[in-house]
Amino acid sequence: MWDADTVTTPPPGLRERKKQATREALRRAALRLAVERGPDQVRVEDIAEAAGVSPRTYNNYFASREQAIVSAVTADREARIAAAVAARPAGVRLTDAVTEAVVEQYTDTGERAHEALLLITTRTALRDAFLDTTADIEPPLTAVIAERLGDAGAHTARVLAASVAAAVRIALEGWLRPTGNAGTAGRSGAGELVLPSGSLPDRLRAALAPLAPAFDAAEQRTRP
Amino acid sequence: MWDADTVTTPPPGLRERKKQATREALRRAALRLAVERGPDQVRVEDIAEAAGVSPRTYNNYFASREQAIVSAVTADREARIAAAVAARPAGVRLTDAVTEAVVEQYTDTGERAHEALLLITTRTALRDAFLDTTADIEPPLTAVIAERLGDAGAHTARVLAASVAAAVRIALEGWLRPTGNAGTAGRSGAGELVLPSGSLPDRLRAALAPLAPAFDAAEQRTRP
DNA sequence: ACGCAAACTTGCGTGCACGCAGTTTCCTTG
DNA sequence: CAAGGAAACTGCGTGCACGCAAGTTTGCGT
Repeated sequence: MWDADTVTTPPPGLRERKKQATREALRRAALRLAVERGPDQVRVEDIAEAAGVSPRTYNNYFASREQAIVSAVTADREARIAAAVAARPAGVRLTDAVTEAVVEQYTDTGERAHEALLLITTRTALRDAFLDTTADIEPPLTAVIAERLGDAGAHTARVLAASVAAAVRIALEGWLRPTGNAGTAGRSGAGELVLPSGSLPDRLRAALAPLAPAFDAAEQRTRP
Repeated sequence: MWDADTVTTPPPGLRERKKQATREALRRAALRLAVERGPDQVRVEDIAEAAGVSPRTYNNYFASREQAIVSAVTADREARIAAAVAARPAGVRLTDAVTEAVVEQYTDTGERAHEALLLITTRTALRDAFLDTTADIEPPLTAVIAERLGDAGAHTARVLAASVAAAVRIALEGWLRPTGNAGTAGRSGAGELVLPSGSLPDRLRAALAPLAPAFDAAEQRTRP
């Protein structure tokens, strides 16, 4: 039996590789077509054809048309965030490890991805699909946080990971929406311009900051 | 001008009342038909017909077939939770106010609703729709929390509310899934039986507990 | 009291998600 | 190495979400 050191390294297997190749082909086809013709002029049938599979197969891989386009940008961000957290030395505060890992993985999105982001912002359906990908970081984050907290804090880890995902989503929402803040606060009355239009890293840090006390408390409970 | 005491009391307006009546009719029709024939034997067309509107109108009110059925159970839970929080005296810890309000509103679901919950648990599509309703509590919660924290903690309130929603969702997920815990922890190794099968209130409190330090810190920052 | 503008409803058409069953491809066990 | 079995791809059919462009109702201003 192979070494079970890392989580995601079973024997590659020819079958699985073809599967990932197909997935990647769909990603690329979806993004390329969306850029070429505009997002609304791309049907699932077109993407499938460009990737060389049947339309039916397409949504064995993606649940919606938008997911394929967006996944070309998000790729395997979840795994990278989890790895980035695990890579931090065990001495640093868990809060800082998570925050820095998130900021790091959301800012270096690459030059090409930034081009695609402009495309995404133009269509609300794509924006929503993009925002939904923040939920994907939850399981890997749960795993690495649980590792630091020990088995006693298993479901604490789950809650913290979900909270991080929620905070990231909020940061992204605000970032993607320079104008038009609809129905958020109840009756805050006067000022609504809490953050004029900060950069993405700033927004991420600001959104994660309120969770720091919860992380600290959870972390200290494991080392009295 | 009318009294602007509570958040949701603009002038009723005859137009709005008919709208709510239609919504309620759809809710009831959806639930009744789902109970009578089983959830899978109910088409949108049937619900619309039973409520006396066209199928097209149906999804001006509900985005999916499942939402109509589920909303008969969830009703206006969001508003009730927010009201329950606001009703607590200003002296108690914000954490406790929120936790108790959530527990209160999720446990007294009523006798009839419990019958419907059994129906919901039988179909994963309905379960998912039910879990998605937890996101609805986020905006009202943001409002009441922001009210306590003052305008300085506006986006802190947003993050906390989202975290609460996430925690509630986790609690409900675990509660609705007595068996079969799929792909949550990374490699926690031995014990996975963190909570054998606690009651819903217990699960809610357990899920919200890790957030308490964050609430306390935010609250204290407003009163030095 | 009357008409106007906005909002709600409706029919129609298109594209899509997904279950089902048959076929092909790959991995594993004897 | 061969056969069994599982997983993935595919065609087909059904129901649904949603944009668009009328038609209809409600409520308000003059």
